[in-house]
Amino acid sequence: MDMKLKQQASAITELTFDLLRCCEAKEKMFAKDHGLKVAEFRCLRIVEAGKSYSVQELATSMHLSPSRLTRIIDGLFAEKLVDRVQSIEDRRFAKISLTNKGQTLVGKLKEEYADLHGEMLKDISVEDRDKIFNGISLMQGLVSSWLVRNA
Amino acid sequence: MDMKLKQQASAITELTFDLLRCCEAKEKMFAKDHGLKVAEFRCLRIVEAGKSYSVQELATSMHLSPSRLTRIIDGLFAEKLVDRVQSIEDRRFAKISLTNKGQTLVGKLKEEYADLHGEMLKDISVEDRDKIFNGISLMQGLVSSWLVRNA
DNA sequence: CACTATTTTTGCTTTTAGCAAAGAAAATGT
DNA sequence: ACATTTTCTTTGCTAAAAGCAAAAATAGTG
Repeated sequence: MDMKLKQQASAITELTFDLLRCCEAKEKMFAKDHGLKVAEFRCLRIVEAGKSYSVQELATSMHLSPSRLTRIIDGLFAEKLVDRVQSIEDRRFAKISLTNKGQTLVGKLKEEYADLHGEMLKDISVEDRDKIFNGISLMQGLVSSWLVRNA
Repeated sequence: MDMKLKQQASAITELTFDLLRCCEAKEKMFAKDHGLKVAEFRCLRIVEAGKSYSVQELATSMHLSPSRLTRIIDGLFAEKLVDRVQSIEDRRFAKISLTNKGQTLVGKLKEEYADLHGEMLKDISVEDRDKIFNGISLMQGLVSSWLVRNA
């Protein structure tokens, strides 16, 4: 009866793998179309307007090393999309936040990236969209907590 | 009424994005644990024992450039995991196939990668696993055909 | 047989990423 | 109070991932 699990796991492994490749291609296209490096797009996508973040926070949520983040931020800073100031409470910390220019861009980016997905989703039923949401949501939770346990 | 689509698209965009980051981390860990580069693992994962592939076929299904594939295959060839012979019918084509060593490794790889997912999935219900399968399957189809249209 | 098209490879460059050490600041122990 | 340790970020270096443009090799065509 454990057979069922094995079967389902195989099928999900395969599908997730394919989805991953497609989504990476999709991200790459989108970033390029907006004159951004993929890493920059990924980073911008997670910073919210008004909030500020430490390098570590960003590194953790992007699953990258702090040193990698320093470089990504260097790039965004050079394009005046983010500000980088030393925290006054604890001067070891950097406080990364969006500039006005950054906020405008991120707003547009999020909007258009959601539109792109809207385009993909527009021809299927509301129920199917919910199925996608539920399925991916479940999977995301599982992978995420698996990572926490095995890191 | 289009509001609903926009909302769902946003949610799915967000989730897919997070899932992607997690799955990339997962792949990286798995490849490293098996002494492979991520690109090598990804490539091995799609070649089936007994079949042979052109460079282009592999490049297309991995969403990479042919030149990139040449390099990945170089690596696998150096480790004697794949054979590379000129096609006799059309000598421009390469025929890439798994060696015995390659077949053994790929068998183990697929087994263990599915086990890893089995581990993640083992504590949820059969129904939830089906929800994951269905959701990801739908999404994969959408992204995949979107890519075909927009490339 | 010259020209064109296709498939793969090579050389070069860019992007992505991490590690280890250094630098800077805070916390802690004596 | 100050030496030691810890924490956060950056820097220097290296490796891996990936593409582009040109070359090489072969096939197809007028």
